[in-house]
Amino acid sequence: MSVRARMRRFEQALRERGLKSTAQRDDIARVFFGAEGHLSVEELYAAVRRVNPRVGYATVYRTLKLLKECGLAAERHFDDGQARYEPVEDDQQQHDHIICERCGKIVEFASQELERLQERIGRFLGFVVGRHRIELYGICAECREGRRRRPRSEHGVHRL
Amino acid sequence: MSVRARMRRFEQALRERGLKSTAQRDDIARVFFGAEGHLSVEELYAAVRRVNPRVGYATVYRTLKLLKECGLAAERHFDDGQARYEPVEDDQQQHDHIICERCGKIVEFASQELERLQERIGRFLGFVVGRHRIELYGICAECREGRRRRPRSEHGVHRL
DNA sequence: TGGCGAATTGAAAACGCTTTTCAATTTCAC
DNA sequence: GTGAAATTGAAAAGCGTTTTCAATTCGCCA
Repeated sequence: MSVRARMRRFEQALRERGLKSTAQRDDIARVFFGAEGHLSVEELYAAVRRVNPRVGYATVYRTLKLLKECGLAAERHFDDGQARYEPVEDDQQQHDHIICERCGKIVEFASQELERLQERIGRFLGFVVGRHRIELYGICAECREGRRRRPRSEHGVHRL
Repeated sequence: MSVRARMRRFEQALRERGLKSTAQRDDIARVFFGAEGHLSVEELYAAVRRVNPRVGYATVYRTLKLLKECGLAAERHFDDGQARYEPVEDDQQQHDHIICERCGKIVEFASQELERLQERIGRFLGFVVGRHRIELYGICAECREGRRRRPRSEHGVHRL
């Protein structure tokens, strides 16, 4: 989905809630939708500042909370102690993450087999499983070969 | 492993590091080893206080950090925003958790199939996977049937 | 187009959990 | 026992996040 389309979704969500459309909100949302996923608040704040230096930290937090409530952003808590956010594709199935502990690269994957297995384990233990958190931590190929130091987060979900 | 045996391990670890043995440290470690797993700092602090009201919060934090470094405690971060700690059995394989979102019950499980699958996914994506974090969230049988409100954390790892 | 009440904003304060500081106390090798 | 070094509790600081509050902005209605 394009940034444009997401912005329309956002504006619509605001209207539905009786909220106002402001320059700050729009700028934050636009930068967020335009960036590739897994941004920390700090990173988003810095990126938004480049576009509009008048936005404050609090507004970034508030807007992310809003985007989350609208279902346009997903909040993730990896092991680095700060929340990260990714834009949600509406056709996007649930997915998980594998993270390189050397360079910080985050790769998304979705495994049907993993879904099934998790479901089965839950049922065996008497649970009805709703959501899960699955994170694998390791070293990526590039880092093992000493090729790159800080690659960008790879984009898109690998379907397995 | 008994509380006694764990205490011996702890004392030994202290000696190896040239650290001193104190009443506070011993009390905290003993209570920790004696409790069933997944205690928050707050819970451990309260339990230790019942035994020895002279211990401070900071010392509980410091001792948990120490136990972690000695490999006698594992730190977990579930979705409730505070760290939880469990005693480590030395024969204990890596295990994962399933958590009831209604009553907070935490059940441990270890699935070979899950291990294998995770390993396979990692390799496919070019990673060498070291550790992982797998948490399933759902509703447990008791809660679904409205039987109990706040059961204790079930003890022991379910091997699947 | 202007006016007005309500929503929104930025800065700073508050928050919750955790770590650090520091002076006072305790441990332990001699 | 003695003294240097480690440890302690209380309080302060840290860190990411949320809330407060006065000032600004939005957008409905005249």
